[in-house]
Amino acid sequence: MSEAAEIRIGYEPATVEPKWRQAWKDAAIYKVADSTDKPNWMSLTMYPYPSGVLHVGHWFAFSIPDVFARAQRMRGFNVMYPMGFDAFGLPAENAAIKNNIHPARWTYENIDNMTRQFDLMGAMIDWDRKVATCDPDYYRWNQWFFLQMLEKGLAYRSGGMVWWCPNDQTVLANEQVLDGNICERCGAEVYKRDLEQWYLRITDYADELLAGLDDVDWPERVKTMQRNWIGRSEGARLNFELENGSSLGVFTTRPDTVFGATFMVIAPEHPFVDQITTEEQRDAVQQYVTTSRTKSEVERQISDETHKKSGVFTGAYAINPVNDERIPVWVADYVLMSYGTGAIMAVPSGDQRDFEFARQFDLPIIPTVQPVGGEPLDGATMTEAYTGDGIVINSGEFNGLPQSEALPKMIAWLDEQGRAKAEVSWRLRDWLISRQRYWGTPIPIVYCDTCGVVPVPENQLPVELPLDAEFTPTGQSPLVTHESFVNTTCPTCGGAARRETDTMDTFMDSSWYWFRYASPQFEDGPFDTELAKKWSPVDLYCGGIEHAILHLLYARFFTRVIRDLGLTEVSEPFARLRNQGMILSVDGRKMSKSRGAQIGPDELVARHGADALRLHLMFLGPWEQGGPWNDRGITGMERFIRRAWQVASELGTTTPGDHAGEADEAALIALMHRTIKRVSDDIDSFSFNTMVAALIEYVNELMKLKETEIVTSPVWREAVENLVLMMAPATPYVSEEMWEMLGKPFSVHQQDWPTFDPALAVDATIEIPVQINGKVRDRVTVANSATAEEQLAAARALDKITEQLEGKQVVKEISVPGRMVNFVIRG
RNA sequence: GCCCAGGUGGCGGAACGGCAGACGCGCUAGCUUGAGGGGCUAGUGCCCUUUGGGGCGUGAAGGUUCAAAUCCUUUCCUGGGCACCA
Repeated sequence: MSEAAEIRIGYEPATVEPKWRQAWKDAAIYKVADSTDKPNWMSLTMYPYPSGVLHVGHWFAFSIPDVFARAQRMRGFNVMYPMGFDAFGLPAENAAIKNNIHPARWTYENIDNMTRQFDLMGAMIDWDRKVATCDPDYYRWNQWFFLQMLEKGLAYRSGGMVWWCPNDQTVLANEQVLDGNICERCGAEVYKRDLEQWYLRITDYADELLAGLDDVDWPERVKTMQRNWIGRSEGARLNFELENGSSLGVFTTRPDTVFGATFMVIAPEHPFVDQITTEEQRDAVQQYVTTSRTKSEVERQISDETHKKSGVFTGAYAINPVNDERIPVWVADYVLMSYGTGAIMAVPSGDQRDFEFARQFDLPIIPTVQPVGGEPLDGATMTEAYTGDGIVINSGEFNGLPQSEALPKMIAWLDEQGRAKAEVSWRLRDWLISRQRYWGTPIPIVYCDTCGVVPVPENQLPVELPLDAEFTPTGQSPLVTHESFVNTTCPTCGGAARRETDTMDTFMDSSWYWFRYASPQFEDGPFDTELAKKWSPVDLYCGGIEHAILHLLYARFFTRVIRDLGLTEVSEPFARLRNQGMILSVDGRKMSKSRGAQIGPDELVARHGADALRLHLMFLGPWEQGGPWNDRGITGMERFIRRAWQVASELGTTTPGDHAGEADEAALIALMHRTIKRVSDDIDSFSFNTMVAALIEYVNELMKLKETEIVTSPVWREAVENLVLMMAPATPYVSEEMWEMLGKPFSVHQQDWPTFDPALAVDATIEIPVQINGKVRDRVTVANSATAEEQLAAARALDKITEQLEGKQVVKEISVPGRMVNFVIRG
C-alpha cells in the first residue's frame, strides 16, 4: 500500500506524539531569534529545582504558560519561553550523603531526565537557552554581582542574632522562617544564634521596592504580602533623657500621644540594659534577660489570656521631654530589638500592648485623646486603649485640637526643640546570604591575617566549588575541611590566607537568571546588555504563590542593583505576574515525595497522551486555584480529541460542492466567530478551563453538522481549519497531525491565530426568556436586532403569556433588548 | 485579633444584576457481532403532578431591585496571608 493511500484509522497518541516531537526538533521550530520583524514577547515560568522527575504539579505549572506562550506566538509575537534549572541547593547534598552520589552528578542527571520530560509535555522551549545555576559559567556571575555590591557598600559582613536551622545546619534569612520559628525548607524548628554573616543591603531600596508595586500588573494579594513584609511606618524618632545622663531614642508612629507616655520599655537585648539597671534591680533584670533568651521567638510573641506580658523594672528613670515627668524604664520582651530602636515610649492610653502592660504592673494611664461624643476617658477605669480619632486632652497647649491636626503640629513643635524628627521605619531587614552549605556559590572572599577581609579579584573568578569534596553524615559543609580549597594565598599581599567557606543563598541564583536567557553563553559579563534589553521586562511571569515574598522581592531588589550598575534600564523585572494554584495529591494534601504521593506524568502520557493530559490539567478548574489531583475526567479529554480528529479526518473525503442553505451557513459562521472570540478572550483572562469548554462545545456542534449538507460548503472547511488552529496551543501534537490531514503546510504552530468579527459572532435570531413577576413563564425567539418594543410585542403574542395576563393589570413592563422581557402584574 | 480569597448537583466546575448548574466526569435507559478503559442516542438539582404544568433551590438570616448565586448588612464555615512592628 502506498503512503498516499494510507488510511488514518484513528487517533493514537503513541504514534502521533513522538513523530511530531522529532519533526519539531528537526525543523527547530522553537528556536528563538534575538529579534525578528515581530515584537519580542517573553514568557517566563519560575524555573524548577532539578529534584529528579516532573510530577503533574509541574505539568500544571509549566504546560499552561506554554499554552499562553504558543497563543502569543500565533498572535504575531516573537515569543521566548525559556527554561532552566535552579540547580544549587540542599536536596543534592542530602542525596550525596544518603546515596553516596556526588551532588553534581545527581543534579546533572536529574536535569537530563527533566529536560526529556519537558519535551514529552510538548513545551515550546528553546533548549539552546537553557541555564543551570550550578554551572561555573553561571555562578561566577553571582560572585561578580557580589563583588560589585561589596564595592558599592551593598554587601557587608556583620555579627548579630541570626536564625539557625539545626537540621539543615545553616543560617536562614528572615524571609525563610515561617510561623515565627519554622524552617521554610525542611520544617524544622529554628533558633537564633549570634554569628558573623554576609548581608545584602536590600533595605537601601525599601522605599523603591514599595513604590514599584504600584507599577506592575501583579495579583493584589502578592502586592499586599510584599507591602506587609516591607512594612513602612511613618512616625517620629524621639529622644528621652535618662537620669544617668544618656539619651534613649525611641521610634513611635504616634508622637502626638507623648504627653501620655508614663513609662518606657527596652528590649532585653538592648545595649542599655546593663548600664542603666540599678544595683537593687540588677538580679531581677539579669534573671529576666536570661529567661527571655531561652524563650523561643514564638513563645515571646504569644499574647493571650494564658500568656500575660512580662517585664522587670530597671530602677532607672527617664524624663518625658514634653512635661518633665519622671517615668520608669522597664525591660520587657514584648519590645523587639529588631524593630525601630529596640526601645519604646509606652503610652498605655493609646496602645493596647502598653495598656496591658500598665494594668499588669500598675503603671499610670493618662488619656490624651478623647473620643468625640463619648464618655470622658479616665485612666483609672479604662478597659482598653483608645486608638481612634478624637480631641486632644492632657497635652498642654495642644488641648482641644482634633487628633489629626495635632499630630503634624506636635511633630513640628518637638522638632523645633530638637527633641524629635519625623522618621520612617521599616520592617524589612537586610538579606542574610551566607549559608554553611557545600552545594552553592562560594562567596568570593579570602581572610588574610595581614590584610583582613579581602575580596577575590574579578579576574580570578570563578572561585570554583571543588568537586572532590567528602560528604559525611555530620551535616557540616565539606568545604570547611577541604584543605586545598580553604588554604589559599592572599590576593593583596600574597601571604597565606583562608577562603570563606560559606556559600550563597540559592535565592541569589534566581534573582537574575532570566536576564541570562537572552545570552546564556555570554562570557564578558552576566549577560549581553543589548540582547537583554530586547527581552526586558519579562512580559509574563508565572509561578507559585509561595514565592510571593522570597524570590520575587529579592529579584526586584537585584534588578534595581543591576540597573544601578548600568546593565538594564528596567526597575521592575516582571511586568505581569500570574500565580497558579497548587495541585494537591488525591487526599487533598501537598504532593510530597516522601509520602510517595507524587503523581508522575509518564504513565499518564503513555496511557492517554500528552495532549489529553494537558487538556485535563487546563480543564480541572481555574488555574489560579489549583486543587486535589484526580484523573477522572481525563477520558473526557480523550473523547474530545477523538471527535475533533474525526471532524478533521473526514474533511478530506468531502468535496466542495453546492452550498447548503444560506441560513445554515450563517449559523455556522456565527458559531465559528463566537467560538474564536470565546477562546481568545479566555486565554487572555487565563481562564483555560472555560477555553477548553468552548472548544468542546464547538466540536460537539461540528459533529452534529458533519452529517448535513453543509460539509460541501467552503464555510465548513474554514470552520474546521479554525478548530485546528484554536486547538494548537492546547494540544500541540494532535493539532499538528490534524493540520497535516487538512493538507496544510507544516507547521500549525507557525500559523496566525484566527480572528473574529464581533458583528458575525451573533446569531440572526435569539431566544429570550419572558417573565411574569420575575418568574420565567415562556421563551420567545426574536431577531437579534429586535427593539424593546418589538420584544414586548412578540412576548404578548405568546399564547401562554396572553392567558396569564388575561384580566390582570400590567403595572410595569421591562424589556432589555437581547436579554429578556418581564411583565409586572397585579391582581 | 486584622486583611484577603472562597462556600453552587454525586464530583470538578460554569454563569458574576436578566433562562442557575455551561462543559466534563459519573450514573440510568436504549441502540451498536469488533466483550473495550469502544461508539452513538436520550435522560440526570430536589419535591409535587395523570398529562399541561407547578413549587422549592447557589452555607444561614435579613435587605435593595421589575429581576440577586451575583449588590448591601449581619452571621457561620473553609483556605491563605499578617499578627506584641511601637
